[in-house]
Amino acid sequence: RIPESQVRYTPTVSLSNKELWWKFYKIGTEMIITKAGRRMFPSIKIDVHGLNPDKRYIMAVDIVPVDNSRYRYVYHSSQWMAAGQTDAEPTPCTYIHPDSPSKGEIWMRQSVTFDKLKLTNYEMNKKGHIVLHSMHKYQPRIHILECDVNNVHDNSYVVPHNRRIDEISQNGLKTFVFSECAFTTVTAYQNQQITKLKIDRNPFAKGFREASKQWQ
Amino acid sequence: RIPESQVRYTPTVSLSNKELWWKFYKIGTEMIITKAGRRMFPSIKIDVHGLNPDKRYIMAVDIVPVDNSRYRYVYHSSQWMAAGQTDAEPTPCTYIHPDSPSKGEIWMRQSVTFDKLKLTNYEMNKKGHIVLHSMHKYQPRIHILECDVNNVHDNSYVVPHNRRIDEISQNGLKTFVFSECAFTTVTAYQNQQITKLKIDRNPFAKGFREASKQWQ
DNA sequence: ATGTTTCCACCTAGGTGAAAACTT
DNA sequence: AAGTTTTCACCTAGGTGGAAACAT
Repeated sequence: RIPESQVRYTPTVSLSNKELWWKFYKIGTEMIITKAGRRMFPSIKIDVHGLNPDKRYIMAVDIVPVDNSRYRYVYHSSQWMAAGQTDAEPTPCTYIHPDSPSKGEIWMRQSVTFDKLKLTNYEMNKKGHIVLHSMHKYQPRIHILECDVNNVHDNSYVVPHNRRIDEISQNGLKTFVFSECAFTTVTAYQNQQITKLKIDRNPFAKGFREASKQWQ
Repeated sequence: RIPESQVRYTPTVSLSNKELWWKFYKIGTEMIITKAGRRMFPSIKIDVHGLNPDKRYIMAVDIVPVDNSRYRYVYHSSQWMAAGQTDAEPTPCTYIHPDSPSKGEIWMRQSVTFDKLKLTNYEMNKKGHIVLHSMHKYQPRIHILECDVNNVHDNSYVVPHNRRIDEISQNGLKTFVFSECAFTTVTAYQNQQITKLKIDRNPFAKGFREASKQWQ
């Protein structure tokens, strides 16, 4: 057995619902944003390995702009096209997984789901939702932050909500990006194939029962 | 300002929904226990003061037999009567509040509700429900357990579920008992006044809307 | 007889897309 | 014309007491 001090832990992350994300990505994923806040579908669900079972970690997700463009959906070609520079300033917010901080053992025991994360276009929102701008392309990122002993006794949430997590610290921080999770924000769906896929796969969307019958 | 080492913290607990409990207690509180597990109504809701804001605590509830009697409900006198010695052995279990462990600051910020606690008569239950025997009188107890630094890095749940919390440690443990929370276990309500009060006050019980109209 | 289990209609609570109303 | 907000019927998920079936 290797002495504890010589063990090297290398966190790795895989996307549990990768296939589902990919189905959406091929069409061009759209996420509805509302004033009240709307969940993402699919939600980000990951399998984590390589953590120190006894060490405490914070899991977080933030969502960054892919570029400086504004987008519009062109119906006759069924695709999203860049349509000029954006004048919207990025509003960096980080969603901390509510189980944070927890020990590596806990995070690795089963998939970690960020299904409580909500998107909004309401700039003044006070509910911890992630503020985005409509008609823009975004890329979610997953962050694993080591919680050292000092932090444990300080504050449960080490990272302020209103700053990008990667601006805080590079020590003990690992970031993972899955490009199939990129999406365009909308206030109403543009591509009807996206609407259909959402209805087929999201249990909360009406029509689920009828659609699911076909699979059985 | 008094030096940290000289500050004495004395935890105190008051029952937030004392009036509601008292209404039930006057009639003779009954709690339904089922195989699947049933919530208590009212649930235990407390306000906590006098904790060290920076220290971590575990909040727990256990439910102990009031006596060795079996009870039966006498309809013509509308009251519970002792009916011989019980042959049921007590099955000590402790419900740990899911936010445990948290810092004193968190516990004191707002009322602490044990509404996820469930009662069962199913001895083999694996879901962390509290196992009780039907037709017996019980007394809930609230425990506040200090979490020292060693425990924080050990296990989130310091106290095993299958042992009484007061058998573990008397150091840094305070126990609070509110006699108005005592109740009799049943598998079906005996006293119709209890049924009525439950329907009137529990939003999940049918008839709530009709009853509540009268208050407006 | 008396107590327990199962099933169910009726609730709360909250996540969906569609359509209508609204804004610019 | 294009995008946003509001409202709502329709879902999931799960907490109630009641009635009937079951057990002892």
